[in-house]
Amino acid sequence: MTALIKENTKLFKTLSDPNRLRILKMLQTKSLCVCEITDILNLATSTVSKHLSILRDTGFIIEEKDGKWVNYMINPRPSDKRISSILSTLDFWISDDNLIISDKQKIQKVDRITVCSKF
Amino acid sequence: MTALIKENTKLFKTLSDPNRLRILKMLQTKSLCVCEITDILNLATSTVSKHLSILRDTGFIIEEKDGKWVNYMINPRPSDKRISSILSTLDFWISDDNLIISDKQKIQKVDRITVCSKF
DNA sequence: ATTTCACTTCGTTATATAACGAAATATATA
DNA sequence: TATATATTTCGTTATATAACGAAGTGAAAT
Repeated sequence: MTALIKENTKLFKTLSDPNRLRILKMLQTKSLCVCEITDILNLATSTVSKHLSILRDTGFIIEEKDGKWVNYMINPRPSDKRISSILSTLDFWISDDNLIISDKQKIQKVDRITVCSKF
Repeated sequence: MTALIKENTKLFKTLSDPNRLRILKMLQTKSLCVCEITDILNLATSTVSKHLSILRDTGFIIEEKDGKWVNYMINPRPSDKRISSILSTLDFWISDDNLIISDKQKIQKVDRITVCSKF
């Protein structure tokens, strides 16, 4: 199997996981750090970190260091036109269900200081 | 995890396999039976049959019985608008590589009687 | 300097998927 | 009716992926 055809599947593999779709939808509402996403998805930190690295490697999201936090956000200028296309029409590809709607509601309330630290 | 978010991933899971992408590309050139696809992909018949059932279940392709053969073809009227969208812009999503180009060349030459039967 | 905190990486385990050959099914031919 | 052919289904095995906790990394606070 040549390299290019696998490269073609990479985009779709990235979109094949429910939690990654949820993350994409969440980040379209608001930039978030790892612990905020972890809190909403209710997964281990390491699991979320892995999902984020996959989304980043494929080009869907970018990261920005902010002190001890790492903020993840939708990639504003993807080099792959397919990624741009998916991102600008995400609601077409991923229809909202109750879970995604409740994710959005949680994002409004989520507070980095409360969720992530013990101050 | 609710049912709908998994339904959302189903489309992408189907597109996540190199051999299924090759099959889709092939069927856009020409309707083919299982043994013709098997010959080109160089896989076991049962494996190809399984890939075809996944593509059919997701709505990308349809089948048509023709005596002892089963012809598979691109679904001309998918009920899911996302499937229609992918199918009508397949070259945008899946760029041709050498493997896909050579698949197309093989399709021109492939002959059901020669490939599939021992007459 | 040391500790704390947010995150990543590593190693392991459980589950999902792809592949195969054998058996079952369905259709056509002898 | 019996046999051959095309395909599907089943059972198994190998590989890929997702999840976890523990260990490691780097920045901020003490």
